Amino acid sequence: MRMSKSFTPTLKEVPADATVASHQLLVRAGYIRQLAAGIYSILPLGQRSILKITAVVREEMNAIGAQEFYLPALNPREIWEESGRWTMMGENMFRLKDRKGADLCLAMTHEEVFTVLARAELRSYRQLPQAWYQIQTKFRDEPRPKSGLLRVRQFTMKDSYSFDLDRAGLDKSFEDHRQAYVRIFGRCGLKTIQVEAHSGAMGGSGSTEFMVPTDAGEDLIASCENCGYAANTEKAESQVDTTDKYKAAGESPPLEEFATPGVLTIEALSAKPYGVTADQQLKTLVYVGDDKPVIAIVRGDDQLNEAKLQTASGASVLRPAHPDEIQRWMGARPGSLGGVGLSGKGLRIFIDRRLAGLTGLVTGANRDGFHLRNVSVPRDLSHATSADLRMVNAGEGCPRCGSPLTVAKALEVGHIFKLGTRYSETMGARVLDESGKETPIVMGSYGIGIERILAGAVELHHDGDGIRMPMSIAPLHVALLPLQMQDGAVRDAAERLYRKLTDAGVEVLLDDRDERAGVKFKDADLIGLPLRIAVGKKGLAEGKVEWKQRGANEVDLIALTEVVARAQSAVRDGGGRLSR
RNA sequence: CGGGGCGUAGCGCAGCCUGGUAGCGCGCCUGCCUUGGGCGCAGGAGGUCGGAGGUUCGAAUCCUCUCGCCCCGACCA
Repeated sequence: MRMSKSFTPTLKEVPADATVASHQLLVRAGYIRQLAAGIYSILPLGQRSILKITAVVREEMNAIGAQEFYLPALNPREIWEESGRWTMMGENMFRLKDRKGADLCLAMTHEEVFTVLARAELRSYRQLPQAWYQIQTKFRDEPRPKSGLLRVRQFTMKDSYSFDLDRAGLDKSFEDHRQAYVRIFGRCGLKTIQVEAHSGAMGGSGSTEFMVPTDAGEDLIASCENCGYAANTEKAESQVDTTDKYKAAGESPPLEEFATPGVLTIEALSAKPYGVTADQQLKTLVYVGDDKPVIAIVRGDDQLNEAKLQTASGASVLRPAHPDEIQRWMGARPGSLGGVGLSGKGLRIFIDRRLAGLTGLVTGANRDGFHLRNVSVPRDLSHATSADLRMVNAGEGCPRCGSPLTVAKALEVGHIFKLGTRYSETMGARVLDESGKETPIVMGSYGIGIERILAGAVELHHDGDGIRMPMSIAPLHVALLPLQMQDGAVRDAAERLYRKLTDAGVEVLLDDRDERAGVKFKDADLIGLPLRIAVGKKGLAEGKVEWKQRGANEVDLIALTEVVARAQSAVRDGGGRLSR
């Protein structure tokens, strides 16, 4: 590839709207350009990297016996109605109508379409197991696209689906995918950790996320260095103190209402005249789960974890209640809410399990400007269901071994689900088993965000000068820089090297522009190809060129005759592939 | 959806408060010069100031509405 004839628009300045490193660098290095919020054009350098990534993905998927498909992104409403997700997906799904007025959507994922194929064609257990995948564009109308390629509305996903006769088969398919994912991310230069995850709108019994630890990520993961426990904080548990710290001496005193005019927050109630510490208070939050009120109670200094409330309540769609809904159901405004006295009103109430058995607590009275003291959970909140609702914090005890947990930000690059029969039952995908009995197919679903691999690699591999692409997914292997274009010998030597390297299967970006050496060095560093070969007058006089690895500090002078062999082995050693 | 910020040349920005002929840097084009870390000099092209309406003799600037983008939160497979 010749720089002089390529579209590689590099930028000297940082784009104003880019905040994370991968976004800034991918734009500056000419890999991507933004078209609209969360919608990006992939430029030639970006596309070359994407193709490298998808090649790795294909190899590893094929290696576990998965077969590649290509399914429609444009879906009819009907199949999404069948699975129940036409409404469940809510605002996050792009919807449109055709000329006849029929409803269509842009697929966010492909359980429905693959299940339609499976139910139409899979009839016998003899046809199982199957593993099907595709690499395809997904559309999600994210409420808030951000961070360049990290959170977008249109992106490429490798999604695969397994079809098995029983749970044991699913376990095997799931494990195959886990191993394939470990290889894929490893080969792409990503360090990932596997964490237990919340299954969300996918349904199913369990899921594992593959996370790249980086501050650019949006997820929080809790992990234990001692025993290896790791979970997304949407799901993570911890060991916390549950002693009955505020228990009154002797008999439990009766509930007592007291006036708290203008007190609407935990902090206000813990301040001056009241002095009720946050850990003595109950925080009461009102949600709407599948159009019904759901009330959650956690300790005043704890944070409600909405994913956990969703799990506990079994709701498929959960949102905070509006102020008027709260007023209607609770009889008071936020700030004076409580769970006491709500039994028999048809409200579903959940209380965090750390509060079980505690007494001497304070909560809102469901009367504006009043709170209750002497609250006893076993006595006054027995109508509430105990569940794990709270967000874990760093330093709390690992649920397995008790060692302190670490909490860190991470980027989700893959997610594998055991779906079970969630889709095969609702959509009627069944096979006959050995005994001739109809049984729903047991499914799994497995996703990888392709552009996120690219962005994640840049987050992990860059420095002040630009990107440091891993060999395996770099757009090309070598930046070849003739430093003095006005010198015929330099030009000729570079051209000969370009030809020889290319013939040897090494992918070369020849910077044959009539630019000064400094410009070429800067652009090469920015673009981040793993190898740099500089051809200069001085070295050439001795038959030598400069060899430098992008990340290295030292520069080697090597003989022209060594270049090809050395480049070939560097490509191989770096996990790359020669192109012929 | 709540809060904040920003839309002025391809990119990054100033000008707006206090209305009066639209500017700077980078990039781009031409010439000279230079030639190993984003050279130097000279000349040049390029803007309906996001859009609509209003106030005014006059609007990038003031007012109203609207669209878009970014950040924080909420939300999120």
